[in-house]
Amino acid sequence: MATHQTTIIDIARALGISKSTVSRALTGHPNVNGKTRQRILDMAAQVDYQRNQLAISLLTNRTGTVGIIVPEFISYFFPKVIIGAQEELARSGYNVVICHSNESYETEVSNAKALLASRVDGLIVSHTKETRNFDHFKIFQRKGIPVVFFNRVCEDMNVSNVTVDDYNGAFLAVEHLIQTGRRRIAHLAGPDTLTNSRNRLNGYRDALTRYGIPVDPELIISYDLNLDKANIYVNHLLNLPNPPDALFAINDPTALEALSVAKRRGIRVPDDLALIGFSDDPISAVIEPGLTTISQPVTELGQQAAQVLVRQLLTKEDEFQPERVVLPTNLIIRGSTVK
Amino acid sequence: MATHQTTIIDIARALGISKSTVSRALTGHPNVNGKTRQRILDMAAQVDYQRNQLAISLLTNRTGTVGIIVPEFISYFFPKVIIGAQEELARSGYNVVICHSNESYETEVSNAKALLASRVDGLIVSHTKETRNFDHFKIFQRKGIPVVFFNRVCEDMNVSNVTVDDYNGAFLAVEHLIQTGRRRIAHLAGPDTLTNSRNRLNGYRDALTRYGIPVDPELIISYDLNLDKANIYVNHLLNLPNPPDALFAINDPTALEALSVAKRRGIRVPDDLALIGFSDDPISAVIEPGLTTISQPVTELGQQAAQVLVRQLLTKEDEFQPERVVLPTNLIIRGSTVK
DNA sequence: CTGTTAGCGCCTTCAT
DNA sequence: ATGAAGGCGCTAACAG
Repeated sequence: MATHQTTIIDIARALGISKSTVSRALTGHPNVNGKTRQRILDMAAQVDYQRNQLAISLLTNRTGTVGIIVPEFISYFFPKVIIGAQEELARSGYNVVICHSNESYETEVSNAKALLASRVDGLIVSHTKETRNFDHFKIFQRKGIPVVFFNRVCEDMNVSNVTVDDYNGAFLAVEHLIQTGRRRIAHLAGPDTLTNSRNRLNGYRDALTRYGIPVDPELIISYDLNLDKANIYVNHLLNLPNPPDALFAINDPTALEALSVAKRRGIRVPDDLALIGFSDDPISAVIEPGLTTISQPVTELGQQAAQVLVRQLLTKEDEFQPERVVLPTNLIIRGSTVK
Repeated sequence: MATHQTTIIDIARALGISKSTVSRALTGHPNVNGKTRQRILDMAAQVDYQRNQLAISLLTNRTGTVGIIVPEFISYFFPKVIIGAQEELARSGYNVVICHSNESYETEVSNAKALLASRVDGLIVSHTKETRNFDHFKIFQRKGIPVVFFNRVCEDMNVSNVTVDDYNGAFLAVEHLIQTGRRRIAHLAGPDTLTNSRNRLNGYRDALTRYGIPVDPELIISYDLNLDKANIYVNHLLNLPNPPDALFAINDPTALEALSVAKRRGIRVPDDLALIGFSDDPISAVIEPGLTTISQPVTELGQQAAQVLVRQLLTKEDEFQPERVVLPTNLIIRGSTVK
């Protein structure tokens, strides 16, 4: 169904002038006779002329497009980050191409290749939980295309990244549990491929240690974030001879799953089991009891990632200094930890 | 920070051969000597060669890219549609560029122009609630670029569209309310710029009429879907001298807002007021009481839109016949209508 | 103020 | 099996 689209040559021919003049009129170049310009603009409007961005990009070696790769966008988190980034990028005149890797390493690689082929000017990424090899992102670096990681970052690449303070968030969460009287605090952690999982785990450990509570490896379970399996691990914890009196989950969906298991087993929350999540999912505010959680400035995460990228886009390659932005996290107390 | 990217000319020069041969080797053309081909492929891998899609698209007048414009993507609905569409389009070798208009007519127009400039091969759209003028989409049609509307469609354009059966969904919802004993059934409707709002309103009216219940205009309120205002309308309805005993809301977020108002006012749901929504938002399943609602096959909506578009992409322009796909809706009964 | 020319990176005839 | 040449649509010198 491909058809010929009107070009500046068509307009030039129709008006009996050269395509240079048409180009100048259309781009607002001053050196064009007023009347000629008007004739050209009228004709362009009449035939629905739209500049061919492909040709311009090919010529200028700039697409004005930034790629964003996220592992998923069903949960409210990534869409909100994207919106923040997009607003900010639009302000600087950039378009956005969104790819979702669906938590698949292979898809992520193919996304990266496609963005490279379409010549994006920069890249914003949160990688999949399967990603251990970052070669597909290193190509961008080698070609001088700025890359900014957010949320899940790559520590052995010399690139900018924007995160929230996962360590402190986890620390606050566990501290809160301790201060409300819990002593056997379990942690249902994420995979150790993810920086944020590791940081949250460290925050959990340090909070316990800080308050003189021994870290019991039996109470720490790492899992792959496949929600179907969360209930297995929760049940396992609750079946221990000496079960936990509190659970800090890697994220809200996991905590909500735990809440549902507890309800099914007739375990009272927060009396018998206190629950705390991470991310402040919209559901956490409406469920009964409300889920205590750690909130993070989601939209700002996207904005900051975009700002860091734009700054880098304006920097000469030899002056590049990677930036590390860390945004604060907050404890939101609800009914799953206190009455 | 723009740098030179490796081209086939660089490879050709390095190997002392012509760029034609390099091009042939890279595209898998048979007429290339086996050894030469291998040398070329090795060199390409070594220098991270990535084909320049811009140049190819310019040459072939095909980008292999489809644009999707949605009014928002915070709610679970549009992301899920996009995922469905993307999977299906990927299967046919198309990439996707996602734009969100943020329910703003102006942004939508500018999105459409940008997609036109970047020469997408096709367009999938759900328009904003402000959109009354569809000229920016008609340009695509005139240029022979297929457009498929979904969810919110444009009735006076001769294009394909994919929707769910809003009319029947609304009918089922109201019928359910009637069959559970309600007689004063209010409808908090959406703006009449949206086809789905209008269809749901018609389903509501017809169900009442069908069961011999007079349609009371006092019980029908159209609003702009700005959730902050929903509670005003709900309160207004509940303050009527003869208040409703049931409310059918245009969508789940609106119904959930109504539920929260009812709770605040001490009105018992479902005893004093039955509530029913539309769309089966994830929150509706977890809230207390659960929200009765109309579910729709969201991912399939995206898949179908993509399939219709791909078919059209393969059709000659003079053989084009617009398709109208309507997917079924289902009543999901929860605690907000029955004990 | 306007036209001519070159070239961005690639594929595709047309020769050889 | 390979090379040379043309052109996709556009902008940017360079002439006039």
